[in-house]
Amino acid sequence: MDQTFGALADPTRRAMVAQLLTGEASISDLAEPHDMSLPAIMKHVAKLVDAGLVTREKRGRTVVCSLNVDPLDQANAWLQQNLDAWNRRFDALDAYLARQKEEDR
Amino acid sequence: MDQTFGALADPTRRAMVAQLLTGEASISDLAEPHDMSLPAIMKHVAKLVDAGLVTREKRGRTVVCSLNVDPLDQANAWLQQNLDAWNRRFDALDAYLARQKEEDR
DNA sequence: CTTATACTTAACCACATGGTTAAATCAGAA
DNA sequence: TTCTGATTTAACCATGTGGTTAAGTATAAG
Repeated sequence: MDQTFGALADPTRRAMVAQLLTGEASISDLAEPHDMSLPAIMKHVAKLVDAGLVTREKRGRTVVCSLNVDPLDQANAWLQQNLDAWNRRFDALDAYLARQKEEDR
Repeated sequence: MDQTFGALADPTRRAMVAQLLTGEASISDLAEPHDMSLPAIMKHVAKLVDAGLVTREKRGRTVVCSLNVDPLDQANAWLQQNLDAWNRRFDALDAYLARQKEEDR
């Protein structure tokens, strides 16, 4: 979870995730949209790999990267769970206020 | 977005968010579950504040912190959007494979 | 007025992050 | 084999992160 959220905390890496959403990409494909040196790109990719979001496969002299959405799913689940709890809290508050209003009559 | 995901990339801070989900809490309330010095706690809270996830209000000599879920909502939206795109991609692939199978007859 | 409580600030530390340039490897093409 | 393109490694740099201890400030309570 730490690594997943950490990986998503950078715009370059979020862009890479979005790019990989449309299909596989080589390292240089991933580098192309970003005005940045190759080594810098490599480090970003490495973080995505460490977070389990990306898998690398060496094909000839190029490396093909593809997305694994499982960590995204988990992160999403955490957020959803918390937002749900938040909403339940306010639903309970609303119910309480409605009951109070009823008693005022 | 960077700051939101960055804030969530630490277990201590995620625990704080979860705690604040149940209602307001003072700095020492937030510190209590964690075996950590007050200054360390302060830094975590500061990050949550910077990310817009938490608001602080000084009440007497204590500071009351409360949660703001808007950034969580945005983060959730980003993830959901990406997961949706991913699923559409596979739906399209499934449809294609079904069509192929049809043509094989 | 003094003291205890709640928080803050300052100063420091080791290590991580996000970037660079320059040089090295590795595999396909000529 | 030699050239070329794709990636990698090494070394370096500035800044950020996550923690510490020690000392400071501010406010409620005695």
